[in-house]
Amino acid sequence: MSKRKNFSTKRMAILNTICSTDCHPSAKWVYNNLKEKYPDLSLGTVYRNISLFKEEGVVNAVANVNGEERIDGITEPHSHFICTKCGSIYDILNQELTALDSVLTDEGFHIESKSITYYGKCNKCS
Amino acid sequence: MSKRKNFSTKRMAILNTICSTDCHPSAKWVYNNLKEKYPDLSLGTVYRNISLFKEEGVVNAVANVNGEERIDGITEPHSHFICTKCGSIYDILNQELTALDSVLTDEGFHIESKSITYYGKCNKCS
DNA sequence: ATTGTTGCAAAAATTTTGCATTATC
DNA sequence: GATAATGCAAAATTTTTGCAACAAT
Repeated sequence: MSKRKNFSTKRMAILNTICSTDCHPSAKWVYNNLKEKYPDLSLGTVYRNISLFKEEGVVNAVANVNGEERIDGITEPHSHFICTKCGSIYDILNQELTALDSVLTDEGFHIESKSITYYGKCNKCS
Repeated sequence: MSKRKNFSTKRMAILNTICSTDCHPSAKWVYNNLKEKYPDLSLGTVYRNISLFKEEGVVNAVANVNGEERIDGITEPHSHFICTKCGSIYDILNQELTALDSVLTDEGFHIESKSITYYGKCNKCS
């Protein structure tokens, strides 16, 4: 426990912001969201910390929507629905297991994660 | 038939390059690949045409790997395996139908496409 | 002191765009 | 000649990085 890692105020605030929203934010969204509370926050710091979180596996990239990478603070396996009109990303919590998973493993692919993403129009947009 | 669309030499060459490789290329890859044959080809033209192909639905974006969007000339539904080490994208042709699809439809999501992507290490990298 | 973290600005890198030119019908 | 497509370079974006300053033990 001698390592003092991941406990800077801003780092915690960034992680907390990501984990307490279900909007699957971009780096810029996190930055804008925290800018009021931390006026001297820099976008570079947000990017640096998101990179770190991804390495640690506490957040995951969901998809690139309109040129921006969107991230998810939920690490349990689940699926997503991305609206092609408004860009909203919805969590689909029923992740199904399929026979394909074991077929791939048998063929020598070493699966680290599986992502099921639906694209279409959400309730509000269709 | 009075419309003369999609029949410029370079446009055809770009589409042909995308459709005749299974590497799921980036725009830059397509550009580099055609540069020998068309020394005056410009990267902007490749981007412009890929945008067009995506709108027309003749190619699809697969994923953003290391900052580059990778595209697929196969439009039939299928899945992908992306190697987190070498960045190779493999086609997984066994697309399974699941109960989740109809559940989402019932809930008011209008599904346009479904993408199953596995991430992990491929045979060569593990 | 030493190591981690940040702000700031510059740099990289990808993608888009404006406009004059070229190609195609 | 009219419209479509392109080359080129500039611009717009997103993301990364170098470095000096600051924070925490």
